[in-house]
Amino acid sequence: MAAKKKTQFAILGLLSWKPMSGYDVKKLVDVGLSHFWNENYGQIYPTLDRLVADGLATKKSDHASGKRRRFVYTITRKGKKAFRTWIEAPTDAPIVRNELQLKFFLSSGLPAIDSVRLIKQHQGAQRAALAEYRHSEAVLREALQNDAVSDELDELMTMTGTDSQSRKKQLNTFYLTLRHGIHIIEARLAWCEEAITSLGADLANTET
Amino acid sequence: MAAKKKTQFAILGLLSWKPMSGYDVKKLVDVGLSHFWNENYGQIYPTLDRLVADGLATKKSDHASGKRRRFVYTITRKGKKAFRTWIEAPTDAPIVRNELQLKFFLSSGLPAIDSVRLIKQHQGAQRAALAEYRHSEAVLREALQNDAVSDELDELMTMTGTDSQSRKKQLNTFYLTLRHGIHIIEARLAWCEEAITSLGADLANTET
DNA sequence: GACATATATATCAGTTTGATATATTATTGC
DNA sequence: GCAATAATATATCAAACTGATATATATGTC
Repeated sequence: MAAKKKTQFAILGLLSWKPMSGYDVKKLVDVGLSHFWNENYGQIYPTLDRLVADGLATKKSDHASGKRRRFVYTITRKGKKAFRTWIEAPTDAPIVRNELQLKFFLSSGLPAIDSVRLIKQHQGAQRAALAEYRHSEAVLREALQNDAVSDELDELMTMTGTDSQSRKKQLNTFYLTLRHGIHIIEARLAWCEEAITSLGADLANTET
Repeated sequence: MAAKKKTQFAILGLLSWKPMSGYDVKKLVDVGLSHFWNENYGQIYPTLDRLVADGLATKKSDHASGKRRRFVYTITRKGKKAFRTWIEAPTDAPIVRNELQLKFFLSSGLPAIDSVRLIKQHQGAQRAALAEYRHSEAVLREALQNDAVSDELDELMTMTGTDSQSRKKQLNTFYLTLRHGIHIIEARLAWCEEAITSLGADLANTET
């Protein structure tokens, strides 16, 4: 059998917030889900059309004056049901493809100094990512405390189509999702420190 | 362009330890790399043959008495060079597909109690995984301290074909790789606690 | 008015997935 | 001793997914 068709449910979940185009789907995934999920156009457009074929969504041409034509997809009752069924079904374990770990594991035959260089590059990238996440975290935390969203957040909330009633709840979901990303990046950084220390001891041993 | 052909390098890296069959590759990936990498036969066998076609490995039929025929692949000098080139090339950021996070993020419209159930299931699975990792960690730590490997570890070391000289180094690599897995699982569990607490407060609020 | 950027859809070769089919040897239970 | 089961081993495939590119319209800016 082939891969698991999760794209379908990711899109259905986004459509359950608000009718949107394939372009909107891509943008939302990129800004909100990127550290634990990703989708690409090659998958999004065919999947949207299949959703329509399966009666899980409807397609409507939207040609607002002065704007270019776009196709807006709306979730159907059947689509909402399919989405809920997926939510309640058993959840697959996270799937990871971590090239740094692969390289590290396979390069045990190379000098420790090479492994350290490898890890330090990764460490730099993860630190940069953490800085970005920390910024978003601060923005979200402020919004949650003051009950008022900044401009950059307002754009996101507009995209999700959340009404003011459930907005706080959604903000908290965003916040917790981000917290997950931060936990993971911190774990990677903690490992980098540990590995560098361990390999450093090796280095010192072989030098003496 | 298409996906990135990392399978090639994963296999090349394993062949750099020891000549082996496609079946051996699969087994090694499953036992040693499964928490940050995976490969499947549909990918392994065609890739092995392409490695041969590209001059990065050689194929040899091995038919030991009483055993069934197998094809053993040996890395060439060109293959080793290709492997090193990949090690030194920039490393892609980790790619993750975490269905639990996807569900959590998309289900902010559902009652908090549903989200909590979702997370608790995940928590159970992660706790079970952690227990296994802790066991392997103890085995490896003991081997590193006593400089003597247990039976279950000896089998793994035989598979990797490591000579006694570089064995300790390889053991330490295994250990550090496992530590990475532990850090990640602990991060996931820490997030579960945090999320459940946060949603629990929500629950208490809506109930009063 | 040229250039860059954002919006928006569409396509596709090549890679990856998850499973299944097939065959041989080893082990275990009865 | 023999039937069922597990382990070893290769091979195959439809369907899903990737990463990029092509195309076109609208907006901002220098």
